[in-house]
Amino acid sequence: MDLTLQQLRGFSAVAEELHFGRAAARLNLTQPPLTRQIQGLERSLGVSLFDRTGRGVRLTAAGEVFLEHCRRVLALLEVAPDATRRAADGQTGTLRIAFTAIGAYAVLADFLAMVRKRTPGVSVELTELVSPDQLQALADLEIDIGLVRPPIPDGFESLLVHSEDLVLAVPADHPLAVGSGLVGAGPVSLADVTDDYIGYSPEGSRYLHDICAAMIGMNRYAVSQLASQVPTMLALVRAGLGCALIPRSIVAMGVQGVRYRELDAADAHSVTLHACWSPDSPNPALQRLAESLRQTPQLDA
Amino acid sequence: MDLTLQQLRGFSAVAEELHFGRAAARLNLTQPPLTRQIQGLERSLGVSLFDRTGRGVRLTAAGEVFLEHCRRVLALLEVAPDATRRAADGQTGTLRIAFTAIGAYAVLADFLAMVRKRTPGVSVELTELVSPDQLQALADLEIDIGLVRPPIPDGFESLLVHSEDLVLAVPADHPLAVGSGLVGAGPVSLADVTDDYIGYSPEGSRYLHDICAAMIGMNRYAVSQLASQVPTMLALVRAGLGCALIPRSIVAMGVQGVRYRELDAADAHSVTLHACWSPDSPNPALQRLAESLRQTPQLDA
DNA sequence: ATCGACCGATACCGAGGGCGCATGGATTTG
DNA sequence: CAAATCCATGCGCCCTCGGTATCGGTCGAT
Repeated sequence: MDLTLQQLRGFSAVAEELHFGRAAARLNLTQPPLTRQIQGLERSLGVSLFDRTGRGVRLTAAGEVFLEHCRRVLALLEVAPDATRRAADGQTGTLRIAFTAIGAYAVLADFLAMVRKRTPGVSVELTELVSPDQLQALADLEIDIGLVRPPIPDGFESLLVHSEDLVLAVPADHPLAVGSGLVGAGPVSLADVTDDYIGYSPEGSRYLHDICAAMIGMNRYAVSQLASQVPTMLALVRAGLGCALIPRSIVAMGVQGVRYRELDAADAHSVTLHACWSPDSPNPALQRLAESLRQTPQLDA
Repeated sequence: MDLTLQQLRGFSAVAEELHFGRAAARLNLTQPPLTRQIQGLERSLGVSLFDRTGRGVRLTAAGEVFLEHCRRVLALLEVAPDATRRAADGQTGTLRIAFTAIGAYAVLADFLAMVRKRTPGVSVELTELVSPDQLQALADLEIDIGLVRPPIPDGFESLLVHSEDLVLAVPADHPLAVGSGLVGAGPVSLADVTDDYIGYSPEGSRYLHDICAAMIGMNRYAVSQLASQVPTMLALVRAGLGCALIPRSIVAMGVQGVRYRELDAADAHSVTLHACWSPDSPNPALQRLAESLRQTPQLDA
């Protein structure tokens, strides 16, 4: 025979009232079943919990100890349902968010602030992954939200998080590296660029690869090197292996030995970053955030 | 409808096995009632704890949270019976021990060491009380053990803890204060003492009062002052109001301005200190100690 | 000392709940 | 497409638990 919650509640009531009748009334019960509960409890434990002194009862030392345990158990049981319901509502829990190295510089801080504001009480776990890996992880339910570049495959919901144009990165000793500041004087036309380009890898960064290829023309693109990580590309630019088209937010990295120029309006092209998630994720915290975003998709809301 | 321990155990088993059949087998149950337990639990909480994916089950986020609470509750419930039984056996608990100011100097440390050795795991609370108050507190169940001087009233068990003889305390400038050290050269006879005596109060220290009165003779005793606390008596001796008969262990207090002399074998008298307790105390820790003392009453055993 | 009030323990009975057995429905596998 | 696997459901039985009535003991008042 093992313990029952009814026994614990009954014992706790009797221990507090020191009176079977009043305790029974508090439990919406009559006295006899309560007596039997306590008797059964004492039989299970092999211990007397009360001294029956004819007139009222008194806790034994063992009863005092058991009462302590009782209170702890009942207190835990008191909060467990609410905690569970909050978890089911997404009011508590964890959001696993992945981001790209590029995205981290421009938008991660603002995005996390928005998440905290919309889902307070939810904690965040961060992972850095390239876009294709993020989509795979989303499908495998290993992450909840990815900060990815297009295209967004079917079956995912997404939100435009950031849009910026591309700028031309050139070595600091390049003829186009003129003007004050990191971004030099005035826009340049791509037609004026005679150097090789550092291209994006069509596997790791298909989106930027395709856009740049379209902007420059396949014949002149990627003749020098292919890289998928922006820091790598900047290192190649700095080494004089060519120039590159880089999202503007990367300028803030302040990499030594690299200067930038804006592009003509005719050549300018913007690239976007999207928060992406699976609409049928089992994570209630994600569901809650998604619902909030569906109602007010503004990032600063 | 509220939670049941069976539901918690059932949920915990299913959450660990992720399989109703195996979980049911582990619980010595068939699968249908287990399914109903989980259903009832989910209905009580208003929350889905498992995703039934046709092939096996998976915990929801709410299920993860509830499982944490479950484990804590079940772990508490696991240890509660043992802890309670240990308390009932007196292997844990508290002994409330009272002592007199006099007794504290000579024997309290050794006595507490003996208690710790015989009842490890039991904590001790200390109170200083004069002997009559100790006996009252014992009767009122406010303390468990008193370190008192005789007589021990009927209805109490006791153990001789300490025995020592009385020495004569005289002012430092007294004719009898000769010899090196706190206790001067050789024994003296009470017949050689012509001074007044500081006497013990017959209310606060009846035992010492009676013994001293018998030693000296009522006519010469207590003509100067009455005191019940030994430190007070030593202060009076130092002030030159008389001499006093003091338990030898008090010499170790090293009170300034007081010297001591041993008494003739004919006059010597020993006083005792006893640990005293009520044999029908409800404190199992005391019962355990008492049983241990009944078997081996030696203090150093 | 005796009666009455109070309190916990016990006996008995009836209703509800939980278990097992048998089976259904859904999904996956060969 | 058939078999296997797994969870859900319907049903009948038994056990358990709660309520009523009563007993036994202690304490307090007269």
